[in-house]
Amino acid sequence: MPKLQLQPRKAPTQERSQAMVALILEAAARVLRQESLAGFNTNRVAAVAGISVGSLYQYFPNKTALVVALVGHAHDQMAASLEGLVQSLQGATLAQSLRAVAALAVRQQFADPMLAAALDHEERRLPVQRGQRQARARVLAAVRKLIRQHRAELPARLPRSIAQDCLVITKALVEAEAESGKPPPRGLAERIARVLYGTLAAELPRR
Amino acid sequence: MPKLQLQPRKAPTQERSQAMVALILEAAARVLRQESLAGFNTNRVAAVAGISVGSLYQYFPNKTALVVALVGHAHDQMAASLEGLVQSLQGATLAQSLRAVAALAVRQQFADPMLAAALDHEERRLPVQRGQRQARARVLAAVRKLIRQHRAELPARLPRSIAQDCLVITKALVEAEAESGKPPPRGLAERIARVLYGTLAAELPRR
Amino acid sequence: MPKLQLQPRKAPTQERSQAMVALILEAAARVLRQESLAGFNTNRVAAVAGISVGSLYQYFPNKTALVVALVGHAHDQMAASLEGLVQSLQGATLAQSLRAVAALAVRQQFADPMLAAALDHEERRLPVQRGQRQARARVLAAVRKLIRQHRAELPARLPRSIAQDCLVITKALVEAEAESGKPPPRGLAERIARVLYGTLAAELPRR
Amino acid sequence: MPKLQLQPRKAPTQERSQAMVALILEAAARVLRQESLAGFNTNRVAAVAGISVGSLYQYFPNKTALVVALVGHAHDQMAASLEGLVQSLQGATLAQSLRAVAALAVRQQFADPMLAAALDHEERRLPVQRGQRQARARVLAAVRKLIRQHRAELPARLPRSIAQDCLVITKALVEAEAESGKPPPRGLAERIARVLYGTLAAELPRR
DNA sequence: GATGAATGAGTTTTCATTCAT
DNA sequence: CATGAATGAAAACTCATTCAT
Repeated sequence: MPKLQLQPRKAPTQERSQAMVALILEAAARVLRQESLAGFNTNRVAAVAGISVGSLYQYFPNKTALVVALVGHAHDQMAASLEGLVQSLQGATLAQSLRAVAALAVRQQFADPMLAAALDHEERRLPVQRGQRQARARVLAAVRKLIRQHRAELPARLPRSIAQDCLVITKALVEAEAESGKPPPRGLAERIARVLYGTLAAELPRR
Repeated sequence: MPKLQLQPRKAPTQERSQAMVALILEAAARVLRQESLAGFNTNRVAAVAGISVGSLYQYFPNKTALVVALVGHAHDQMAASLEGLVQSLQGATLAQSLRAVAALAVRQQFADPMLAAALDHEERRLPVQRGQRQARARVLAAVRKLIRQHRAELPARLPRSIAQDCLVITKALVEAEAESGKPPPRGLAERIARVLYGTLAAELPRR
Repeated sequence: MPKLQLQPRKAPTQERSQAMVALILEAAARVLRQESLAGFNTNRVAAVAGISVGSLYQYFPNKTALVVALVGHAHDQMAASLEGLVQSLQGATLAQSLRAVAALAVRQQFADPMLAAALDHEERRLPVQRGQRQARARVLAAVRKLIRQHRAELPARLPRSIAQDCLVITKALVEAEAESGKPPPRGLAERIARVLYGTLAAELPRR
Repeated sequence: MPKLQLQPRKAPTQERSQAMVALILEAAARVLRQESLAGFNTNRVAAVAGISVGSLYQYFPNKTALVVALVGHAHDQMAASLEGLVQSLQGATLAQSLRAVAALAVRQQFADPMLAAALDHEERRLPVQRGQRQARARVLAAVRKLIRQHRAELPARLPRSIAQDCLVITKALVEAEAESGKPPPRGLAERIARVLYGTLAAELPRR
């Protein structure tokens, strides 16, 4: 029983549509942020957006599609930020780069902790979408680029999954801290950078 | 309107009660394992347990309490396994110990991927419970013990949160792999051990 | 996308259940009778039955199942009446028998025209159910029995579908008249009996 | 709250209007034919017609009016075909005529079974419309004409409703067969002709 | 204590109809 | 006149929780 249609119903080519989609996503984010997943239902989102449910369904064929769009949006943003950052880190040392990346991750998550957590949560239950995969690929590529820039200092043989692992680790550490609801502790980015450095540079003894 | 009451309604002092609670938790686990979160509702759990919903509510004041207990149970088990393992790793090298711990984590999660994923999912939404905290503390203590056993080979100054971070990282890496639904890839435990080693041993350069 | 479950959820073995099922069917019939198909929705039926929707769904897994039960009920009644009638027509002439059968059909339909029409209407859209088929078979058998009792007066070769056709014709003629909303015109049964007689006895010339 | 307005909003006097109405009816028929009653909604019809819903409502005040027009159209066609046929059957025998009429009915219904079934379905729910009555009258007149042409071979006293009954019977027999979804069985028209002959020629014994 | 029938608010989704552009 | 975005009432169905027996 697959929910086939997960793409937004109307390609937001026209101005109106774009604005509407943005409005709905904004409202959805607000609901997720303020009321957490419990109160996240299409009627509520529509109400918060100040439109009717019917209108929401004009743009998203079902609830899942809305969540997919929301997650996709977050991914896109993350990809863009990271690509920009890696670009600007051309001459930097590995340690500096990792600090910068960790700081970015912390900043993103803590900018809107509830929303980030909720999205992260939803992400799991979702069938992986094409758009999502694309954003994910961009993020991975950026990380790989960063690693390549410093391969001289790193072990010759790294696991294939190293970029992926770095992402997973970063996300997990940030989220673990964000869950508490408190602002990020001083030194969090540094701590993460340290782990990433270890993850990249370490050589596990045979015995 | 907060859900105050999350503890089991009756301290399972009497035999009957204990058996009943165990029965229900077992059924809940089975439902989560076989039918995923979608079909996880109190009526279903009661049916699978072969008791009436009313009885279920005799032992758990609400659905959340049931989930809390379930998660607590899983944590307890994890704590017990880990404590046993660390105990048995007295003379081992750090690398060997980390490999063993990583292997344990992989084993646990992949032994029952659906259940583990579902529990992990639920865990986030939960207000941290006293019972949980206790199991968590035991796990943390075990990790700290392990670290202490090898402090000679490790940097003098480790972050306060190092044990916690190790746990978070291990969990995240295992889960990321478990999500795919496929059996654990060869070398997963080794990969995790490597990251843990790096996390413990690395020294991030100032610049 | 089939609606698999069309049987009542609980076999009405227990008293309570039986009473409840009867109550719901009664209410459904009343709604169909008084408000026609337009207002026939599960909430309304439940309200008319004086129970909650939830209870309705405890006994019928979905709306279609309810309709199926309703139709089945009507069929069963028809089958029973017809069997009784045919039994009692052992010594009668063919003409008398046809008059009696036609009168029965008229009586049944006009006893509750709205309901009968609504049911008939619904019947078409339904996947043929086992129970239904059984009732239908009983009705057909009764008609065949009647025909057999008079085969001496009838053409040697009748179409295979003759019993079926007689039913279809009778139903159509009664319904056409019932649609008007007026009481059955004098002579309706006689008219139908005449058609049935023709249908059975006629021999269409080659040219 | 009765739906008073069922006539098309604009008498299709102007060319444009006529074309538009035709276009919409065509689209409605296509939807009914290809997607069955489930997908038959005004938005869909408008889309298939390549116009906007608003325009549809310019020509039909509500959905029911559209259906009425559709049914009327089908009736008109039937009336025309039948009139033509009866005209061409001037010298034929009664048996031949009935065979021809039955064959026409079978052909019409099976030419487009989905559409015919859907229309028939809708027809019942409709308050009888003036336009409809007119087409119906034409059909009845044609049948009466046919009967009159052969009154010599028929009983002197036929029921007033004989023409009407013939129509009802024919329709019912064809539909019963069409419901199965299979192509018309060999001999269906012959079977129907036989029934019609019986209906016309039979004399039901007093006793 | 156990039972499980009953409850009903809440959720997703559709679609006839309107009306500003 | 045409457009089609917007509306929102309504309908099917679920499930946590209660309470009479």
